[in-house]
Amino acid sequence: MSETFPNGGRGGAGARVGRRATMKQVAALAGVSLSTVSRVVNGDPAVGADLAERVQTAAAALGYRHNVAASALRRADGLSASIGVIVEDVANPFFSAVQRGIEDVARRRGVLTFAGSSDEVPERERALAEALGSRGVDGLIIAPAASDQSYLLRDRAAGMALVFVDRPGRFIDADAALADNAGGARQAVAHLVSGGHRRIGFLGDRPELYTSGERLRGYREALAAHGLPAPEHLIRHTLPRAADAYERTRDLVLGPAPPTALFTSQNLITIQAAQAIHDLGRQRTLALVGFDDIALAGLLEPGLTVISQNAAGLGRAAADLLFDRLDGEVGPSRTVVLPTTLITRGSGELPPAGES
Amino acid sequence: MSETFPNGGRGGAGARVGRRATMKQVAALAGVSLSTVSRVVNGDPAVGADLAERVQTAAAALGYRHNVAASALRRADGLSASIGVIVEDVANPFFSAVQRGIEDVARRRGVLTFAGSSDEVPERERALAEALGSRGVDGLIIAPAASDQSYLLRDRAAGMALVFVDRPGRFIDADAALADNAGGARQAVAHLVSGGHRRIGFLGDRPELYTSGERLRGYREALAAHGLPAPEHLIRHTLPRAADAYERTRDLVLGPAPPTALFTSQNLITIQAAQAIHDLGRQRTLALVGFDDIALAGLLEPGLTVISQNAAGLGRAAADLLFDRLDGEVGPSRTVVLPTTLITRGSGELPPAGES
DNA sequence: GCCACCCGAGAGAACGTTTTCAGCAGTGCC
DNA sequence: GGCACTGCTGAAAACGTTCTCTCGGGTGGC
Repeated sequence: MSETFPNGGRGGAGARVGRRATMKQVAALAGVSLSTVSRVVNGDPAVGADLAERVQTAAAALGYRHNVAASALRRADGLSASIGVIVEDVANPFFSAVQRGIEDVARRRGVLTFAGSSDEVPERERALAEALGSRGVDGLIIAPAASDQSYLLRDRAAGMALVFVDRPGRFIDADAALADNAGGARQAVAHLVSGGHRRIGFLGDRPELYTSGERLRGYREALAAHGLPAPEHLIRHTLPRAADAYERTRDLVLGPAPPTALFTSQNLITIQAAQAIHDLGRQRTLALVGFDDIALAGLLEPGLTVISQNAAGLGRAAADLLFDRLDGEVGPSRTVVLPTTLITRGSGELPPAGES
Repeated sequence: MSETFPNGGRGGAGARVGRRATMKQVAALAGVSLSTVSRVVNGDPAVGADLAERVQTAAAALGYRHNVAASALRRADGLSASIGVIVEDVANPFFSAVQRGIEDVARRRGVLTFAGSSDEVPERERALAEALGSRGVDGLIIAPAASDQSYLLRDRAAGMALVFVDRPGRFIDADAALADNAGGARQAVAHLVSGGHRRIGFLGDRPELYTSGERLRGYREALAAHGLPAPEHLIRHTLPRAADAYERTRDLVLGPAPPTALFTSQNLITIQAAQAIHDLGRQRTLALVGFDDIALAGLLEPGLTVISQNAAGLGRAAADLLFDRLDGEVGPSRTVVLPTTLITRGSGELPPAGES
């Protein structure tokens, strides 16, 4: 499979069967000029009430539908009333909530949203972004893979607004909406330390990934703040997409000098780790705090303690930043940081066990 | 907030700052004609190697990006290499998996995906669909709200391919990709009956909603097949979006002649019901089978028994149907039904209790 | 050596809009 | 009655692209 979107690749070989009614046809039926139809469609009050009426009924009779692409092509501002969203995976509950937050803001403006998944593959991210640029989106909200987003400079120079969400872009200065990753991680670790834990394991994504790096930093900072050395042998990184978090958890728990508590720094990792701990029968003896909330977390026994981030809020914040730019905001780039909250449900409050 | 997308509403008031390089500029720089640039960009082999080379470098130098909208406007087939997806809520794990399945198929063809949430509001669904039509999408995949989709006839007549997913459309005949809802429900109820249950409650969405109605039908059929009367006092319908499933569950469990088992017919309802059962301390005495799988379901105690439907597979099937049509398939409308599978994890295998 | 043909390239119309410009009727003013 | 102005409408150019035509030159056949 190619990673490229060949400049507007065709969807298929078939030709469209019928064509839509055009303004020209509406004009002919209403007995007015093309210009008048355009004015009516765009709500220009300068056109007489009787003519407007005639045009409206003619349009309805023909089933006329405005052609936004042609409109954007000619219009002075060139806006297409659509934006693009690129996240790691639209099926990841965190990102789908972000997407929904963006959509909610966009809908109020009559703006439609393209959505795409990069799967953390830089080439795919870039192919998606360029395909979106080719579609003439007014703006792009992107959760970048660890890499380089300078290829977007060209599109921004062409007037495309750009906002990063969840992670800042690299080699390009732009607005961003982020969670307080390091702060949340500090909160998690401080909570475990205050519960008496001294050997706290860390399970994270690749550290090059911004969020993962920040959460690791918060983990180290919190330990240092409490005068604890970071237990390097208890810090593990999983493959992208958390595929092997289950095995990494077993490694840690069954290895030498095992942790009494675990901090898992991403939702899919938390799920895998919880499964592994459960399968080892250690869910009541090994403390666990995860980053990002998960459905059903409150129903586990014990309940899953998490650092919750406001995913939909991140999406809305990113969209607000984007539309501010489209509204003409020209100041320096801004970064919005949303706070995280600790939700205690039991798993993070287990006391240290097995201090043999 | 208006439910309408005013024909291509503007994203904002700001004008685009710069403009993109055009084929004309590339042609001028390369010293060739506009036609030649177009040919090179579209990979027409009829152009000489040396000229093609010149054009390529000129395009790269100017940072040229193909304008798909203008291209689609002129092209004979009029295809824009983009499709639309409308579901109830992109943040619902079921629908986000469907969306991802669609995206995976579309990406292989270089087709981009618009995504929108209807929230089961017919006016919003229609506004979204019409906005997508205005954007000139080649096709539309839609999980319709209980209503009437005949307004789409006009767009299909204009060449837009149309496929329903999860639920068939109404008052319009089109391809559809559905799960075996009734069969899955029969499977769930038969499983409970074979476990000795006789009073099985049903918790579902509004019965006008296709999936909910089908699952209710399967529930009734399975009971009838085992010679059991349908306990009407144990059949409850929640508000849209499962907002009050928690209370409905309590009503049932605490009411007269309470069920010994519950069949919850949608993922959000299952989550709410599980929470309510848990809060009542009945998770080990009241059997539960849910429709649609849920993350962490295996970690509950007991694990959550579910009827799993292949959400990503539904999306892929719908997308396959759509692209078949775009490839010229003209036969009568087809419906693909995907099977469901029972996943036993404990909650559905609890014996009847409290037979006082 | 001539004709038919093909191949590569350019000129220009078209796609469905918006927008600028011009026109034309009516109105108020002197 | 002439003038400037206003309010409404139409004609035509432009947006960036594709596609049909045309044309020039080379090639092969006889």
